[in-house]
Amino acid sequence: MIVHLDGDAFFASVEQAATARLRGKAVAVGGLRRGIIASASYEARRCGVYTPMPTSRALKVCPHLILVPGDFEKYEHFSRMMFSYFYDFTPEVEITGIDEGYADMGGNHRVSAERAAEKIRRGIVQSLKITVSEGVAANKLVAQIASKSCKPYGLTHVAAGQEARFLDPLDVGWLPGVGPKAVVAFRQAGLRLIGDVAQAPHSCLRLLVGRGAETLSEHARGIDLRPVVATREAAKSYGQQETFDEDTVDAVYVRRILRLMTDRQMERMRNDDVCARTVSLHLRYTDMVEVSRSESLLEPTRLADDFYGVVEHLLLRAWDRRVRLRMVRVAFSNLYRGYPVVDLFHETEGRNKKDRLQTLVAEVQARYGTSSLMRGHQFLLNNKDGESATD
DNA sequence: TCTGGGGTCCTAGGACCC
DNA sequence: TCTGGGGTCCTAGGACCC
Repeated sequence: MIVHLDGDAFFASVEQAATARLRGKAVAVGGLRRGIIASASYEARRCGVYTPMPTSRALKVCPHLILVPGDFEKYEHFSRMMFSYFYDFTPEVEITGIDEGYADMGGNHRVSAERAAEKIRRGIVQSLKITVSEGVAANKLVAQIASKSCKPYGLTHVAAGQEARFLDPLDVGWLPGVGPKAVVAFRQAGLRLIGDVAQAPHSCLRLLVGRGAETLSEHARGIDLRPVVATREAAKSYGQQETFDEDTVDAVYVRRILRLMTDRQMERMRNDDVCARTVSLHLRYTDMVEVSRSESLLEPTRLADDFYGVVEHLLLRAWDRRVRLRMVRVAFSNLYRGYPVVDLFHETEGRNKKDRLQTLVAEVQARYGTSSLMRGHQFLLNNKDGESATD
């Protein structure tokens, strides 16, 4: 059996646990200036505050709301403590977010999954002063929906074979991947409940969600073929965005911000030993209209210098309205593990090319191993003629 | 002073190749 | 006076998740 654990109003609850005077009060974590509510305590929710509501509106509907800026180090600390309770029962743990994760209790014969979940729940509330909700079911999908359906501080066990009884009466919006837009489309197609989707012909679902029809139908029938505990996959992109304090027309300022963002992302990529070939730039105008432009280089790199010019060119191409900008985002994708040999070659010292090449080959093998070299560069190591290939 | 920041995945059209 | 069919890559946009 799988246990899905989900922190209740996590950020706000952590703030209340850490600061006694916030307990029992309407508390929200969110941006003070032009931000949104990232998490609202249940007291705040009773007052009409929800995520992701603009902070300014939250203060209008709930004037006594206590607004707290986010402290992610604190949340990560609580997160680690929270998940440590899983490991008392099983090493088979998959953490899917700062406040939620799965544990496979299948290998534990001393205690049932339900008993384990109950102990975890009580242990967390006693030691951390935050509550969590848990779902226990035969697969991840049902466990996840179960935990969300019993918030706050709930525990729902869906026995094997009872999946349809549990899922059928729920609104389609409970299914992961079915958001507000899809809910409207489903309703127009006469599908309101998960049970309706479970019965719908695949041809009908295909019109609504395309290639996802098969999986969606399985999910609606309580079937989830995903592996119980997956190892975390490597990131597919690195990005950063910033909403300005004031909307701006100052291109010099925007370019400076973009340079700083590029620098920061290159640093992250260096730490993870990856390079990117594609950079994309997203703009949000004052009127919330968004545009994006992207460009791929011939070779992956993590040299900020290689990207500055491209990013500035993308800015010129994307910013084609005479309208103030609200937000910019830069993201790097098409990631490759390792480092381009060509760039290392430029940095390698030696009397002549051949000398530099030999030094480089030895260094690369020592530092990265042949297997970590990127596609398209391995010939450099294997081919005696490699020297000419670097020209 | 309406509307954050970090991501993933899918689609659709066009270029290009065989 | 007609014009296939498969594939990949690139780009722009959008839905969705936490």
